[in-house]
Amino acid sequence: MPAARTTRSRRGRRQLDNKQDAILEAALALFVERGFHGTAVPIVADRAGVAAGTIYHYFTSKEALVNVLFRRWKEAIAKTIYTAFPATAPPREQFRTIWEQMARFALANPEAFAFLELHHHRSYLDAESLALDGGLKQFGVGFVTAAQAKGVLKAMEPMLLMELVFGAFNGMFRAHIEGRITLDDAAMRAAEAACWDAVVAR
Amino acid sequence: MPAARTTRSRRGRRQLDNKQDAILEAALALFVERGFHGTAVPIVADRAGVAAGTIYHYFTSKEALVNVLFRRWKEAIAKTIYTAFPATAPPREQFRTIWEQMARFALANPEAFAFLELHHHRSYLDAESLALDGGLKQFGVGFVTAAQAKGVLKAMEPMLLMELVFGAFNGMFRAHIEGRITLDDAAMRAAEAACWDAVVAR
Amino acid sequence: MPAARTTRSRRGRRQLDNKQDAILEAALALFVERGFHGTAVPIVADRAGVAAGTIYHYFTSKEALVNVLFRRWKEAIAKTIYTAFPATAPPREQFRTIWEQMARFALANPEAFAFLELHHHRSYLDAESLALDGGLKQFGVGFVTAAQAKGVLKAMEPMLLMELVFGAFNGMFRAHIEGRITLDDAAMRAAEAACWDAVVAR
Amino acid sequence: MPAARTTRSRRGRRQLDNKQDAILEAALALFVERGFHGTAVPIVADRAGVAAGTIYHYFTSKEALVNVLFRRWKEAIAKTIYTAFPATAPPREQFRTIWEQMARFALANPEAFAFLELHHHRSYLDAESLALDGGLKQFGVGFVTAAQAKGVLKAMEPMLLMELVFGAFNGMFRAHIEGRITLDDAAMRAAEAACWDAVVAR
DNA sequence: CATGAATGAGCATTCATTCAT
DNA sequence: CATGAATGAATGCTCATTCAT
Repeated sequence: MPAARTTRSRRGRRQLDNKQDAILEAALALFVERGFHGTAVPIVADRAGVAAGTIYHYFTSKEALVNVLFRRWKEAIAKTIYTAFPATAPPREQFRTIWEQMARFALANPEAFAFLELHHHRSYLDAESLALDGGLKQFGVGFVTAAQAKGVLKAMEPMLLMELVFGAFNGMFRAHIEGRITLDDAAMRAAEAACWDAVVAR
Repeated sequence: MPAARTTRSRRGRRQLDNKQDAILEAALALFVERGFHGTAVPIVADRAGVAAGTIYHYFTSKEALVNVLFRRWKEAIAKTIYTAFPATAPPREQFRTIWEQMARFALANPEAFAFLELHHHRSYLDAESLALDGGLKQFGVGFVTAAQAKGVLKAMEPMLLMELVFGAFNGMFRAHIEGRITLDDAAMRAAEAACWDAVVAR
Repeated sequence: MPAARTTRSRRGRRQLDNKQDAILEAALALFVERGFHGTAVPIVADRAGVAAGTIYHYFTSKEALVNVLFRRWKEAIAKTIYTAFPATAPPREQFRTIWEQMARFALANPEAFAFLELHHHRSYLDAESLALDGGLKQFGVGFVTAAQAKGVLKAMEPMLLMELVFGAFNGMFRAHIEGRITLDDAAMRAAEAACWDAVVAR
Repeated sequence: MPAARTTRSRRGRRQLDNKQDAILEAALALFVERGFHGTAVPIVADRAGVAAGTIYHYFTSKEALVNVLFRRWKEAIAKTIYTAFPATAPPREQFRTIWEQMARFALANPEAFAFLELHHHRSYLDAESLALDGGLKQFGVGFVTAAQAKGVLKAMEPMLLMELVFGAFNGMFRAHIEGRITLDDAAMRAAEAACWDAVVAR
């Protein structure tokens, strides 16, 4: 997870990184609340406790800022999932692991998850950022395809199967942060089981 | 579905309504593409083929416009589902009907569906609009609760179960409009069946 | 000379054109005083008696504004000279006519002349504007070349001869607007005679 | 000519002076290219190879910098002309000498000459700098007046005569640096002769 | 001396909204 | 009704200048 990347080479350096992180944190919260276009740069600066001009020391533009933000967190969630993935375990356990890692990440970084998955980024993300997104989906498709080959999952278009599960997770999480449901362990396990039922071959 | 609501009282009236509809159509397309805050009123006017000032004859503000838009379409999808709901049929058929109606609506009005379900509206929708949203969710929860009472659906928090299915549908539809999958009849039926598996008690 | 180009098709139109002209006039005065980069758009708006945003109804950018300004006046001075040029008269009279027309123009529109000739435009004029400049110089070179062919003018590089005279005129005019000399008729005639002596073959 | 004024008291000193000179050189080039207001201090620092803050060790402000620059070069050209002036020679030779010194200076330091003579400084030069300018003009007027007293030059307003010649020189030089003419020895001599013809009594 | 991160006022420009026509 | 010119506050961004290191 992208925590404050403090370089300790000098005392001055630490402050620099803290400022960059403060900007990223403020931007994340505001973009989730009001969207990219609805968030003015001076307000980000205010919330970050820096001057407006300072943002342009760290990011060449508002667009560059949102792209850095997106990449940092997309890489973080990807790393979380890739690292924990039990490559040799049976599909049932692999599925559960992916679900649990996503849940862990989303609960630990609700704003980041909401920003990454619940927003429409098309109008300001650059090609590199959008490519990152595709990489994670490919991983999901890869898992589905392998499990289908073993006859464990339903024989459907793998991308569709993956999107159904991912969509269900997003729906659940959105309901959670909007206060319509409470995501305790039991609920999370039940939701995971339901989603497994959706994809498993019967 | 909100087609051109032409009033025929006078010749002039008809044009007025057409203009209002042109504005709503243009706004819908642009809000989906670039978001509410990312869309300038004069650009909406341009796309609608009217003068910027004309928009303020029909809507008191940009916010009023987006709220009217939201309500029109939210009411339309609600009506579609309520009307077609087979109140006395078994849950399996009720579920399938809801799914099919949503699919029919989403495929017929992809921009409207994307606008309603795939965007973050919190920062500009008023209380009345947000309440409408809740109404539809209540309907879904009502269906789930009734089917659970018959022992047909899993005994989970009904709101959670509903959000999982609705999230899966959204994920599927988003993948469709973003070109990652093709939603033909077979795919749609398979997706519906998978989601039923997710919710049915075993 | 670019006076207020009022269109009289409707009463409203006239005001529109006056506003554009007010902006151009204000910009001219300020660009002469403080240069292009030293002049803020809101100050132009202030001096023109319009809102800052209004400038962008008439000009797509500050650069577009300065280019329109340059072209209008460059065309005006060119027209003044071309129109009055006595094509069949002897070189001596042609020379005097050009000089007098420039003097008349410069005294009638001192700010415009100062803007056109006494400023460094390279960093903000576009290709079309720069081309206009070249056209007028070509005319001067044409005159010199023809007069040289008759043996009336010194047999020097025509462009150089032209630039000497034009530079002398500029020096004289700059001294005038900076208050170092007084340009009455006698002074103007004496200066013209001196410049003729500079170019005439002896 | 203001070459690097290195003080050799200590090793450190020399670097300091080099830095000041580097800043002045960079500023000169940039002011000529884009004007004073069009040139940002950090860009001057960049081109000089120093940090932005360093400029403020040597100059109290951007305005101070441009005034130092102006004075250095104005003094340099004045010294060039004063020193070489043959006080007891006939006016014809004096005139040629002034012309040749200016040409030598302008060709050796084209950016400096362009900066001094081809720019509008009114909005940022202080009184002292502007006074320097007047001094050189006084020298020119003095030469003209003396030569007129001998009956060698035309009996015109001396300042006007001087401005014509100086303007012609500027026009020639500007055409040279803008690539419209080539200033070889022959051209320079021809231009000088033409200007003498302009001022000499006939 | 020298740095360059930081500042915040100021800049060019946009945009929701108004209103005379 | 409809227009679109006009507004001016607000936006994204720049830049002269300062100051802790």
